Amino acid sequence: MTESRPVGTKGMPREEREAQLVVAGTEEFGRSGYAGASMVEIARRVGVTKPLLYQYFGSKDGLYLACLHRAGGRLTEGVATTMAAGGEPDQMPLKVLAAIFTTFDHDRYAWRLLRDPTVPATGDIAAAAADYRRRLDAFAVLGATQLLTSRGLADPVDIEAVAQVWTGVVDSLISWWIDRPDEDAGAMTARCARIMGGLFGW
Amino acid sequence: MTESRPVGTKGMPREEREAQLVVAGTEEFGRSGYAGASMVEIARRVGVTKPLLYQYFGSKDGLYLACLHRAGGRLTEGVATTMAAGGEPDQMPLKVLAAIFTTFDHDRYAWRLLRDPTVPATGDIAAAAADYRRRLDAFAVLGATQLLTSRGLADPVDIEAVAQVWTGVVDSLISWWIDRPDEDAGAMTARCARIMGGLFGW
DNA sequence: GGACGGTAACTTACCCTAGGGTCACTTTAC
DNA sequence: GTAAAGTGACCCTAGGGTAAGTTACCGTCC
Repeated sequence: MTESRPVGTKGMPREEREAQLVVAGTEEFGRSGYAGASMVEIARRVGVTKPLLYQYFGSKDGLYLACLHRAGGRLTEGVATTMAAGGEPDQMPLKVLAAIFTTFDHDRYAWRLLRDPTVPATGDIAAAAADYRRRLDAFAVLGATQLLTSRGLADPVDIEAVAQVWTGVVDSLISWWIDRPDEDAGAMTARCARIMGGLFGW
Repeated sequence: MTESRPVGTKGMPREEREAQLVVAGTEEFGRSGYAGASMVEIARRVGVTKPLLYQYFGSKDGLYLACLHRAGGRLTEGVATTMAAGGEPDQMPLKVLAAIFTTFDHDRYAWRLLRDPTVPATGDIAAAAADYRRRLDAFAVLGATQLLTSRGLADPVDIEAVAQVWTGVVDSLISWWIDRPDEDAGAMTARCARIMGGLFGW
């Protein structure tokens, strides 16, 4: 570290502890949803108590937002980079999947935070999640447009539907992956390549 | 009715009220998840109060189970009928979709009850939902097996993955449909047929 | 080098509300 | 007048959130 140690006293520096809590929170929120997750359980996972969690993040919403921003930021960044590189329309899905699998190999629940149906319908969380979804959807719509127009389909409502189904496909692939911790990002990508090649000739 | 009117007094016969409550419960549970849904809100939707709901269903779990059994029963029955009819492997997905859209045109949230991540991980609900999922997965695996083997893919793990992705596709189609109440079952089926034809040549 | 503040890290013990669940009671159609 | 349909008012717990104090590491002053 180039920075002189900020200070520090007991236990572990705040920054490090916050990172642990965000990881634990992401897993709990991803597994049980915002409504189902318990703050004391998240603290317990890390080996601290609830008040520390509140001191650092202020509220359940604050913690969720921290988890959401980390997940959403990494996700949109990874997808943007991949999409910017360009390529054949029917190669993009696999490239995006590969990027997602690589980015989230050790953080598989993160994806779910953007699509958690149990967050309160109004408020900061819903707004932030909707914003990340909107950005991802824009990429999905772009990819779907390229793919469908290359096949002679131009109905914009069809395109929206395909874009949304695509995000659902990612969702279920990640759920499947969560249940198979031994499958790493490379194996997952290879599997998807094999299946898409066989099923669609892509 | 062949039965003489059971009796009946004030308001509405129990059977009818229960049906209303199951419909309202399905929508609330589907929208907010088990953890996020509120019993008083479900009662309010129907225009009665919470104690009546408890008198009829005993508990939140009891109501959820009633909703789940109705949804799961109709779903497995519809899919079983469609699958039993047989056909070309690459025609089955569309046939199954058509059956699901027709069955749940006026009950679009029902599907979500089988895959609600906020139900407690152990207990009657989780067991019942897992059982319905298992039955549906069996159909999905059957369809995926036929489809993949017809393409020269035989890896059983690939088949499982495809089967799970398929359920995810249904999930996201239904989510998309929920947001577009004006699209009826026929239009939805036609859209899926057009897209699958264009994208995959099916 | 050891006493001593100072401060961040952390905890115990508590409050408070939302919401699941219940009891005793009232209404109304037969 | 009986019994099902329905309600107002309540209890209780889980869990979000907080106040006040305690612990341990650091620098520093003699």
